[in-house]
Amino acid sequence: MRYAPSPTGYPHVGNIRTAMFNWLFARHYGGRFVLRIEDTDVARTVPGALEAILESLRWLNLDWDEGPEVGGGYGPYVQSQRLPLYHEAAERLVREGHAYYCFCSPERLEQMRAEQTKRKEPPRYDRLCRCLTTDQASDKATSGVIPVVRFKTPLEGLTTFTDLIRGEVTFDNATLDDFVLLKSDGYPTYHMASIVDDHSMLISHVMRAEEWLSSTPRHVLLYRALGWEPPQFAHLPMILGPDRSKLSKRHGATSLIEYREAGFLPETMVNFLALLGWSLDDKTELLSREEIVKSFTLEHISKTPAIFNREKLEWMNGVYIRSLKVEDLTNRIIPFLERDLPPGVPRPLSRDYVLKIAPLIQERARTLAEAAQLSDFFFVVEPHYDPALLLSKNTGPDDIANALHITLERLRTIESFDTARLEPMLRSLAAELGMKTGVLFGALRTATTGRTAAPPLFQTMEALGKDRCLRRIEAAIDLLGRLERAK
RNA sequence: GCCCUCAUCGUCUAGGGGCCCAGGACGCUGGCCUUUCAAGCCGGUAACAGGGGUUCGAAUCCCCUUGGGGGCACCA
Repeated sequence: MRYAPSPTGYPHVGNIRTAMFNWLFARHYGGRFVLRIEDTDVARTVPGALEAILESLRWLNLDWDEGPEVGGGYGPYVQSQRLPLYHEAAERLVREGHAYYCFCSPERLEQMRAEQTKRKEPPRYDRLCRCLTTDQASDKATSGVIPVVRFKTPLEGLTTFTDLIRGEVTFDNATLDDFVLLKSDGYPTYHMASIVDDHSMLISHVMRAEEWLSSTPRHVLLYRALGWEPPQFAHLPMILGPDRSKLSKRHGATSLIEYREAGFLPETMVNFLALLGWSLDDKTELLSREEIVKSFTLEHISKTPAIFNREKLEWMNGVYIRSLKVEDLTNRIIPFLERDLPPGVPRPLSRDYVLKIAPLIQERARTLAEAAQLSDFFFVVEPHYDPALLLSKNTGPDDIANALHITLERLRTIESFDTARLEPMLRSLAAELGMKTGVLFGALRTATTGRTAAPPLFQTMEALGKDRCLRRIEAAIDLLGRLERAK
């Protein structure tokens, strides 16, 4: 198996899903997973893209047996370092009558296509140079035009191959044109390079996205012309954006690394991506990487394109976050908190403190990136909030202030400031004051956290600690007083 | 325009002739639990694109239509 990305951009979830399916297939059957870099488009190569590819694979722990950084017996694994191989194959094809030099200028080709389109004909090369004699060709060559090498596609006949997912697929050769093998800059096209490399790297199965299905007959023809046995092909359904079109930047977060930044766990991504185009049975949603490897086969791959469903991804990530050990969650959350908490919060954060807070947000966070927003009141000196939030229906500021005052005094006397002590104490206090627990607890929640929706009150207070709580309650009473005077 | 391909709830999917007046999950939604928010539990909503065949019997097989997707570069 191989994953053969081109460093022309950051790999998106579809690219990585393809990589992962190849990896899964290799691991399931005990095969080898090869990583090959297809950098034959010099103009479109993006700096940093290669690193992003490796980083994406590493993040999901998709290790490659051969390829950049690890080597292997069939390298080099970067196409720009294999140019002689492609030239050799191309020259052989020309020599044996399967390919020819084409001297047509890009301008001519463009004009030709424009006219074809205007006549509602399929745009394709008109084969002008196909019939050039050797003499004519060398004449042109000496005149300084650098030719490309084109494949001499059979004019008639059918090309049939078996796709492991779709079954037999047939193309009429008459609908294919004479595609370019070698570009004038000396680099091969994808068609040429991938065939030469897949053959020489002993690739047995080519699993790639469906967008390649229509160029597969060209590949089959090329294999035949070179006298090589083609690999097995399997074309994966595409992953589409919410508008049902090919995934692109327009669809928001698409590059895999963006999901890491957004606080998704790698185990979530592996599980979720596996389910995009593959399924185990009629009910299993949550699978570990080991379980996926164990049961991954082609039979369960679907043929229909899938739309990336972010809501379900978030749900799944929440499930994985909740399954984490507190220590693990703490370690994973700290970088996000340090990134996202207000600038005023001193770094580095205390790991012990985060350790106390982590369990309180574990049930509530769907992504690690939500951690800061769910817990910022634990870190800021004083939370700022609308004093009206301290109030409840049918209870005036005076009553709340009074209740908070009494609470404050009781809390001062408490020796161990923990949930076990706080809960019974505050419950009986509410009864004593003749207040509904919801009213008292609500006011205390707002006072201590600055918000109406927060983790369970007593645990929150325990984590905050006595000093912080007392100070915040005092501030709340103060706020209520000012609210009264403003009236 | 031409070629290829696909077609089950809004989305991801199970289903490969009777087990399906179609199952699971996300979402949405009703209830329970509850100091808020979550989480959890119980329930509900919602689909076989349409039309012809084949068959005792079709979501499942065949054909057509429609619709979606992809391709048609000196990009991969």
